[in-house]
Amino acid sequence: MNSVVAINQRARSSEQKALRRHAVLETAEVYFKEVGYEAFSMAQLAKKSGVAKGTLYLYFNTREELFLTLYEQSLVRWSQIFIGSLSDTMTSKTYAQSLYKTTQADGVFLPLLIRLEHVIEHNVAIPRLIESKRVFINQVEAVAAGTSTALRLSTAQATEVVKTMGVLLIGATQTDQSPALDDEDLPADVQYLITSFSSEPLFIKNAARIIEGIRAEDMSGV
Amino acid sequence: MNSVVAINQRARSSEQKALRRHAVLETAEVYFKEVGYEAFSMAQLAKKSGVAKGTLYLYFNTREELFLTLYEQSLVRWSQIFIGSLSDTMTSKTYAQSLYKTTQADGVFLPLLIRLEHVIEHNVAIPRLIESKRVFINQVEAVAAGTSTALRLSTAQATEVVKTMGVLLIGATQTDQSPALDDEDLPADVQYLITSFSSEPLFIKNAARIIEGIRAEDMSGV
DNA sequence: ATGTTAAATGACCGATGGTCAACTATATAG
DNA sequence: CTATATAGTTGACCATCGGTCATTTAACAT
Repeated sequence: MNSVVAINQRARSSEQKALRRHAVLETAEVYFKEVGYEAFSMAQLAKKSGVAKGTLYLYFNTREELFLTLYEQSLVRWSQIFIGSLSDTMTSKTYAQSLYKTTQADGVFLPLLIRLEHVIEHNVAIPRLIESKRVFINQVEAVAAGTSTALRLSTAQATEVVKTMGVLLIGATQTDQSPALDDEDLPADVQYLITSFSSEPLFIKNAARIIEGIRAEDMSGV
Repeated sequence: MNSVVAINQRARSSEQKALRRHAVLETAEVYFKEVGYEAFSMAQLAKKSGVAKGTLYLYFNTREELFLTLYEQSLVRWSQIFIGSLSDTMTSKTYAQSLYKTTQADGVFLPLLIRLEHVIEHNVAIPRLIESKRVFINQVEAVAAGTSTALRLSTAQATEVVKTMGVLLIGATQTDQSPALDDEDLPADVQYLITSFSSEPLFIKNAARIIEGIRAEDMSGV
């Protein structure tokens, strides 16, 4: 009788099942970091997890629900780190820099975020989707609260900042082409194009513009 | 001897081949509008085009190269329409509205744009990719020229506006969840979340903020 | 020991993008 | 007009994918 819940060959108690589910998710996260979204196969994950493919589907209804779960975890993880990074004497720029840096630091958050709509759209049960949206709402509220303090904005303004930062981050990340083309020798004009779409300056400059825009706006007019 | 190039059972001349390629692309575009990206299958396209699947691969190396070609076409088509819609007395807001409306009007441009990096990343030959980037550069320049006149900005400023609009458009489109969830009855909180991420106001408000930010910036500092 | 329950399995399914030896429509040569 | 050469076209075929489900069997209760 261990007080620690051990994982038997068969997980019977809900504790053991949660443990096994968690183990699969950990394996999946490592595997995802290795190969990315497109090359991620359920058969391979099963092999790496030491279970049969069918077993994966006892714990996740579809491949997409598994990704959605990974995304949720990374969202919560990130928002805690980001909120922790905020101080009450930040400029738009330092705020944007911290936001950018913390999202980049997580190996799965951004790749899943930019694929989120495609992932969810086609293969997640509605109740699971609703649950996920609620997690999202909570995280947005938490981040908005921190933002309100850090940037000295009203709650409504801070909420708008957070949502808009999300949109901008997705756009900037999506457009950033550097990782895909790595060390290929490209002609100078194309190389310049890619550089000019580098996500870091793109995000930070425009984040600052938007935050200043929101700050300057007369709140009575919105 | 027709002066018009007819399509035989076999396309021998390069003219005939171009014609057949074009016919396949037209079919593909209609088909894409019907079923979207994920459900688009090469076997179905072959059937609808009246050729064998293998024939498709004589004209396009991969599914992704076909999509890339469709994207290029839609980009050129859109930029012409958008430039035509510009006048020399526009505000940031009317500019953003026209940009939004013209991109939405095209049935394939945005869906392909937001998937572009994923599409290109994994399955397009490098030379084809370079070619595509050059088309992109040209279109950006053309739109920037029109933007410079319409918004009375320097060329550098106009170019920055255009690139940034692209990023914002991708982010806003990606985040817009209304099409996916249609008429499902969702709880009020989730429904509100989705509404608050509606791409049209999100894009237009932030586009204006960014344009005004760029306009206000001291150009010597950049 | 025995019976009961349900977790785990992996052969199997339909569908996908992509390939290629075989076929044959077409242009050219004799 | 026929024979030959060329090359565009074909569809059976392949590996792999996400997902299913009848069967097996580990783990518990009695």
